[in-house]
Amino acid sequence: MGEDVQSLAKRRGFIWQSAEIYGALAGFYDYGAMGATLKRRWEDVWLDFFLDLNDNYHLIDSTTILPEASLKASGHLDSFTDPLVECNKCGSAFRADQLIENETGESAEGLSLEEMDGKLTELGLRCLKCKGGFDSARTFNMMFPVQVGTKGGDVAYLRPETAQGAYLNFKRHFEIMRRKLPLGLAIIGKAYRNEIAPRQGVYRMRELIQAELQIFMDPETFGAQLELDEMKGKEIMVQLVGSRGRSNAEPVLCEILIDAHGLPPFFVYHMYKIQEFYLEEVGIPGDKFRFFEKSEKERAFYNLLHFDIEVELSTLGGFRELAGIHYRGDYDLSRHQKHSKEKMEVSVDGKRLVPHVLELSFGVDRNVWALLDIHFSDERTGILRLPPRLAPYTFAVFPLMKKDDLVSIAKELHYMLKCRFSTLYDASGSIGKRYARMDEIGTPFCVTVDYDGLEDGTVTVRDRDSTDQKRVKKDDLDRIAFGLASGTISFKDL
RNA sequence: GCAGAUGUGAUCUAGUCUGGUUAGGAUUUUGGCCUUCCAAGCCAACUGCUCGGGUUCAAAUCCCGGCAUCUGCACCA
Repeated sequence: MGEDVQSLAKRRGFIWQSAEIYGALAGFYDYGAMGATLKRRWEDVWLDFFLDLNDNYHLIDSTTILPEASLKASGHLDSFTDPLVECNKCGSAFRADQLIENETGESAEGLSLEEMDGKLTELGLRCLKCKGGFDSARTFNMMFPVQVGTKGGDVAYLRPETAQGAYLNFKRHFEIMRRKLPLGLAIIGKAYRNEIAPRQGVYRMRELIQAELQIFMDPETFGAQLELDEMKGKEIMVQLVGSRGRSNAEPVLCEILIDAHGLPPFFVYHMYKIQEFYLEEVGIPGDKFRFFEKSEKERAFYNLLHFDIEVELSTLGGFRELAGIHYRGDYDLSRHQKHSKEKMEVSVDGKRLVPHVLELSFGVDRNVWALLDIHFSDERTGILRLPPRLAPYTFAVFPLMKKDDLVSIAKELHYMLKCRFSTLYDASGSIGKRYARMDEIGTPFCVTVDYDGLEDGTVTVRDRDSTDQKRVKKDDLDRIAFGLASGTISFKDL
């Protein structure tokens, strides 16, 4: 058929540009019926998996609008802003501080806009493209400002990341959860970034959904609190900074990452868990998954360790970042302690410390897109080979033909399955067309009532991935459906 | 944001250069007929020239502008 993922995503109700009928705005997307459900299921799997890592990891929620002071403390007010200069001839935009740094070799951070203008003139810098002159520098902050109250006197911004919600709520939750470390606070929600040039579909959006788990812990004792034995002898796909260019990502034993590369055991343990999440829960093939280490230059200064989690996506032309694991030290809580004057230092087992943060950060929209990209195939019609737990519909029920006796049994089975699973009933078109429709939205199993079944009380169950069918007793369907949906029974063993 | 290319029913596209009947096709969707398991066939129906302005007797077609998409550059704490 040759249809691509994007048109399937639109045609079958997954995702497309927001406000299409008015010509749309770049960087904003809406989810349709299938997409919203798929996203919800991904989030459910994510929550189940990561909150299960520790009894003291919890889901919270926080506001999308934050007061300026909190973003001053987090560093976003100053660092999420770029000083831009534009060429007055060709209009090319450049980072003013980078132009100066490249010329002088000295940091231009902290210079005021006027000082930068002065420096640019002093150094005689011209447009890199056309040698034109520069307009005066102006700041471009990637945060969306929000006017709060009738007079707009309170300056606020849409949050650029969900993480701050966890940091701002740390102290109270530490009390609520009876002063224990580690404490994990997970947030799934919207974040906003005024990207200069959003591109590549949902990969860079101005309004995006993040799923983040902020783990507050004592780096000295955290490792001992984890089931580190689990990762013994296990390998992780990693691309280390040192081997870039020389080789591609390769499987490395967890022990080697710890002993030879000096990564903290708690960090490697969470890498191992993230890999398990992707390979086993979400169904990403092992050869399309890797951790990509960020060098000191590439990562933000407060990140002591930073690996991107990348998946190879054909729609985006290679390995792309879907998530990140960051060891942020005590940067976040220390900053909020300093700016808010609230004490973030805690006392656990007689030891006083400002907890460190291990951040697991996921871009939900990217991950949902990755599901479509990875699981899409056009070998017969379009097929989405989504794992049963993620598929918008788990089952579909069809009468082989639109005849009263078949229809009534099919409807009866549909109502039965619908009570426990997301199930679709369809009697329109040929049976092949109905199977094809289900392939396109990733429904893993179709139940068909036929004439043979009328006589001996059976129905057929059709497997999306193989198109094979098995005949089962109608009375067993409820039990079998549960097994198939939960993965405790495989289709082959029916 | 800059430069270039592109924008036709739900989806994919012909037509645009060289302005001129009811904008053509394929797929999808809906209804009907037929049909005992993988987008079968037949009949019927719905939906379209990205938006705004201009030129012209006449614009999907030419010109200007907006918006969006793609590619390159820049950007991506």
